[in-house]
Amino acid sequence: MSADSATPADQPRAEARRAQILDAASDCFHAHGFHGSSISQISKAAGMSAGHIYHYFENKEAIIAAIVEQDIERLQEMTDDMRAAENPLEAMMESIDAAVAEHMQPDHAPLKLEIVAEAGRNPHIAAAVHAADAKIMGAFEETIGLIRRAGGHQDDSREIRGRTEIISALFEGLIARSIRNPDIDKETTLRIFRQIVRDLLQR
Amino acid sequence: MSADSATPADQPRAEARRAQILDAASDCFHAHGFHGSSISQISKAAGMSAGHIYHYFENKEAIIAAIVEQDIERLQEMTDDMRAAENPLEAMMESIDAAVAEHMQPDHAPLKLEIVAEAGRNPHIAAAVHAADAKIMGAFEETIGLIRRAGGHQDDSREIRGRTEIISALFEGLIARSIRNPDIDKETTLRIFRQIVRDLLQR
DNA sequence: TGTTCTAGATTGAACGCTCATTCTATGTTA
DNA sequence: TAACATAGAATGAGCGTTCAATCTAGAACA
Repeated sequence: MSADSATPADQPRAEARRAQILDAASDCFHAHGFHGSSISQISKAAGMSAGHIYHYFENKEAIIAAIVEQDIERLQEMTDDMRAAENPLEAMMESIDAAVAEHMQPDHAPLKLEIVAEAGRNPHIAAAVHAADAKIMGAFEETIGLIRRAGGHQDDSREIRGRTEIISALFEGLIARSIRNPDIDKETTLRIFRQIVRDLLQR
Repeated sequence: MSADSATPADQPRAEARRAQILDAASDCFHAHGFHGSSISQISKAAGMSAGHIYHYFENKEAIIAAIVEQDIERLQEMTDDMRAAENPLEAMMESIDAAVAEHMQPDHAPLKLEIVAEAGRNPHIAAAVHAADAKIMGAFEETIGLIRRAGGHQDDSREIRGRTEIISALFEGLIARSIRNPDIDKETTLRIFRQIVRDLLQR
């Protein structure tokens, strides 16, 4: 096999088939995990032969990497919307709330962590994750910077970056906590979480 | 094979052999991950045949579960030491600092997340992780409660628990961040982190 | 003291299975 | 008809686990 996948000629059809695989893979990965989802499972879910998946993706890793990349556009749009909102701070709080609610669910939480863990193991996935992270964090920094300036703060870029990192860490950490402690008192925990995020944005 | 592993007759020797396996497995899991470490690798690192590992552990999962359990005693001792310190708040800050420094290392970070992710997938590992978490968090809550009371606060148990969850989430989240962003500005990020933790303990 | 026996420790080959990927034959479309 | 899409069997590798054969150590016996 050459270093490149075959180049599909019919672009819209190829994109649609590719998207089919990514949808199916995403479902499988969410349900069973990266290691727990075989190409055979993904092919069944995609309604495509296992061998044919390799027409569109070089290997299994490339599927994960593509899924990671899908997040970029989605989250950049999200931050675009925040900045365009009448009240960007409240828009951000709402978005974070929604994201936390979504990811602290048993069917969503594990994959998020698996992808990170895999990035700590596998250089190809690491490259995709780092690249995506840089873009996503850039978008969040821009948004948080705008919110801070609107609140009259004069932060340097390191302070903005640091605050962005901590908010992001809190988000990831809550996901991990939801798995470690399924009985977590969300009400109290998320109240404190919101207060901290609000302080980081406002004070 | 029966539902139980063979019962070793020579207890001290059996414990030593068991510990040998756990040490070797821990090294392998840290270096290659849970899924990336085969029983064959672990057996070589332990200086024991692959087949014999099953004399001491029911299966591969049981090795992970035993590693998770080792954390309990270690972390409970850690919190014992904090409470016994002349200044428990400062002792806790120091311990958290040390733990963060240790776990935001590339050779330590991924396994922590992998174990959580695996707990989201595998009921046996989930049981071990939940049980360990309950004990460890209990110890931290007790310590944080003591620190809060010494500072003149009257919190209910939910508030203490919530604060403990957030500190823990921050810790786990920083681990994830260290993988997503290897170039993280630790100085600024950890300064903000410490401030937040201190506030949660004191204010 | 030396020998034998027995129970437990240990090895490592074999087993049965699954996996990701390749590749040939066939189908489809323009 | 040619180019591309597609299926699915085959491939080769690796895995976790089992199990029969062998080793070891200590107790019992002469």
